[in-house]
Amino acid sequence: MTDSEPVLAELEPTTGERLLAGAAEMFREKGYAATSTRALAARLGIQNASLYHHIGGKEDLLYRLCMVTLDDVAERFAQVLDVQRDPSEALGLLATGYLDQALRDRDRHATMLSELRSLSTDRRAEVVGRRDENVARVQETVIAAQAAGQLREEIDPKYLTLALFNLLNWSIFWFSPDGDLDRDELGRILSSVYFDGIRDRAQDETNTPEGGARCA
Amino acid sequence: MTDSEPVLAELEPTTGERLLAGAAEMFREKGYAATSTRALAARLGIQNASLYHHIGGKEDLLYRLCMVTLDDVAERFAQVLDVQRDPSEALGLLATGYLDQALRDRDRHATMLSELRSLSTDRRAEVVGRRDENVARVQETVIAAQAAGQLREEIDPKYLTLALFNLLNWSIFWFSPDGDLDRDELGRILSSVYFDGIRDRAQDETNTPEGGARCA
DNA sequence: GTCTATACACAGATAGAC
DNA sequence: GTCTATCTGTGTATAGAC
Repeated sequence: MTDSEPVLAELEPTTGERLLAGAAEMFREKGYAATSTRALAARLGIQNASLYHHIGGKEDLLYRLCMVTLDDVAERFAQVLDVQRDPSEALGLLATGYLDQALRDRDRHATMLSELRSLSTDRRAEVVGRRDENVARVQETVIAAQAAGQLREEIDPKYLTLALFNLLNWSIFWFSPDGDLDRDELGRILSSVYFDGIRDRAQDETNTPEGGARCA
Repeated sequence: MTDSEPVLAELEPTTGERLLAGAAEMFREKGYAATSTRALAARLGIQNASLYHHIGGKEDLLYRLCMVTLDDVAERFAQVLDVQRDPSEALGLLATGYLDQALRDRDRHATMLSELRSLSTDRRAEVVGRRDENVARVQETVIAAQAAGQLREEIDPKYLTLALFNLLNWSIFWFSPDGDLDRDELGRILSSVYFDGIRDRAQDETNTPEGGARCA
């Protein structure tokens, strides 16, 4: 056993891991097609040819990136849904959990969302299938919350789900950790807009028996 | 005067116009970097070299595409804002107008939104500046609506505005005119979610004096 | 306004030494 | 696991005839 194979702790990322992280960063900045394998290799301090010891081809990087990213989301969703909860509470946790993870790993998530089209047909279908599984978990929760009388039923759950991903996904492209808003605050704002809308209902406070609690 | 220069009607698009439309379509499908000038020329039925009679370089296409798209939005916004209106009504019209236009011209809008990074620094700054002007029109309207007591004031207008563009922009990437939802229906759904949220408030109908009208 | 021919840079990928 | 050297295809763009 040598110290290049730590057993209990990964003290340093392997070249394979650094490669994937570097690819995510460059793919996000310049796009997949505009990122050359030479530039990617240079970023790791190795030669272009050395990359091919770790990957079969450039496309492998994009494919792996997409898959691990979607797996992470699936795992996060499972953690929320493994516990018996009120459906609308579960929906809120799915939303904030997804956003939290996506904003922590913006490079990978943005790449997954915008560079899918560069994958081969087969791999793209596989990735889209896995993404749709995650979306399905959310949609099932929306449906449960509608059945529980918690969400408006006159809108097709499919579109309530799409509206949520609209709200969350586009944030990944403009959010900056250096901005005046942190991940949690953005999650609270978007959840609040999603569930309650932006209309001011303050005037109802004086009219409803409970002091407007249901409308707030 | 020859019939190749119609005065009152453009019977056929010029090669320059076909070029811009073809570029938008291909940039959207494959991305700017992955679209070769040869493929673009082939799409118009001409040789690669012939393109350079119409443009100075490939990047010109992306730049022009972005600018005309943002100009169209600016014009649409101006039409809404030139009329004196209730601020929240104006906001609704800005939202549905923007979405309508973006979904009619998905190729150009999607390209503008996702391929900005491929522009040179100077041109990118110019495009971003023009985009920000459009966003500013919306944010001003949000602020006016807050001041009029129509929108929740505890959320920074900046984020109310971003939430709206989240909701609208991501739709451009998944909307299909062949789907079971048309542009207007999507506009109504997203506006409804944006203004009123997805929470069911039906139970208040039996409690509020006005029959729940304010909460519906 | 479109063509043929071509220049030249750079892409992804491989062979084989160390 | 990384290197040097290299193959081959394709990219954007230009020159100059028609």
